[in-house]
Amino acid sequence: MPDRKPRKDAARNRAAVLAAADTLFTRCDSPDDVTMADVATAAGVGKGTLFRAFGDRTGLIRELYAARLQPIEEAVEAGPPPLGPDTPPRDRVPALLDALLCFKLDNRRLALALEGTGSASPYDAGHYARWHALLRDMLEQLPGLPTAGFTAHALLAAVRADLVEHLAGPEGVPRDTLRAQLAAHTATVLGTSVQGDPA
Amino acid sequence: MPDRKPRKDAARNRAAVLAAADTLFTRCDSPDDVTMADVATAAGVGKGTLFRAFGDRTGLIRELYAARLQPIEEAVEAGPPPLGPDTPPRDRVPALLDALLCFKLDNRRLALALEGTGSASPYDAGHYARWHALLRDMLEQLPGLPTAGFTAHALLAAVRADLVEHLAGPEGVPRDTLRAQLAAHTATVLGTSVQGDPA
DNA sequence: TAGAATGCGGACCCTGGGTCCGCTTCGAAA
DNA sequence: TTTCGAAGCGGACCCAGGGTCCGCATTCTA
Repeated sequence: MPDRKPRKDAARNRAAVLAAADTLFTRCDSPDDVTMADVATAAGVGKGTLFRAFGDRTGLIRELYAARLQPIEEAVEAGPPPLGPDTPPRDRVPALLDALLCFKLDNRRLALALEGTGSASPYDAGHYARWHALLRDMLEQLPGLPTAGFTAHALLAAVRADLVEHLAGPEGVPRDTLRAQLAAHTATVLGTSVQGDPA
Repeated sequence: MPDRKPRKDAARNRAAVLAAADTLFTRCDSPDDVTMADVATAAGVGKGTLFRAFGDRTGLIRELYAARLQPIEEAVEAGPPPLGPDTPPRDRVPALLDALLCFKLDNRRLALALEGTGSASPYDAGHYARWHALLRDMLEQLPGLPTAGFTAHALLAAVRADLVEHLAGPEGVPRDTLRAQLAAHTATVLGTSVQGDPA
């Protein structure tokens, strides 16, 4: 067991930084006008502390993102239908995508910060691999879907933060419209669509 | 007619910069280890010249991208089938997506540079709007596809530069496999798929 | 309560995009 | 061909922001 328990002040500072950063990212217009110095100041902490705790900017953002994502991950892992594991893929796939869409809508700036953070591609983040694997496995259980792996990527691409931002922001598409459109698209891909219904 | 013809040296320098930048972006590992200073040096030109000619980094990249994209745009606008306008949507949609995929494969670094360039979202670039409008119009002519606008976004998202990079690079998916998978996915979305065929 | 280990913080460094301005080059008119 | 204003040049310079460093403070352990 390598790492020992952290000092009390370290834990407190870590929490303070997380809280401050969360607020700043929520309130800002664009994720990159919240600087590391801003976060440090808002948390009442020095830059050194901040970097010691999170390594670099990406590390901080990942941590925030992971914290926000946790409820969904739990719901998927062990929650009730339609997200939980006891759901047939035909229902669970759309539920998962809808959940991800809502997540991006509720955490626009943060998701944008993570996915657009300079050079680090969103595909390197651990959670992407997890969502993709889960989705692929579900798709494989569905009949008539070749290339489940690619399809999973394609579906996830449809809920990427900057696309969502583009639609929900400038284009002004309302939340429920967007959800309906995604649902329709998902249904089309899964072959479960009925006929022209959503907005 | 506002702008007059540029001076000869200006034109020459502009071309030199374009050429140098093109080479650098092609040769580099990651688009953001080619700096503006690098480009200037490689072109045998001062930074001032470079910024005068292109405004900023994004401007330069856009220009490069546009130049590379031109053949495809022409082929789509007035070329022979299956890309040209005299093609039924059922065939033209897959052709367009395939062309875009190949383009990203052939211009990985450049596309990456454009789509991931700091804060500017790829959805603000003019060509995105054009592709989207074209694709939407074609999809609308197809039966049984509600929400053509969203579907168009989703299909374009499936050929985004960083996804393509992720698949073609680290994952090592070969070019033709990727094309086949995209074709299969497109067919699924269009409702023209036959049954499990590609790799 | 002493000592060591851990953590703190903000001055500092460095990279890279973007600006500025005195000098050069161009090209149109004389 | 000479001339002269304008257009363009280039690299020194500026600045923001991410990341580091190290002397000092705090916390844990014996």
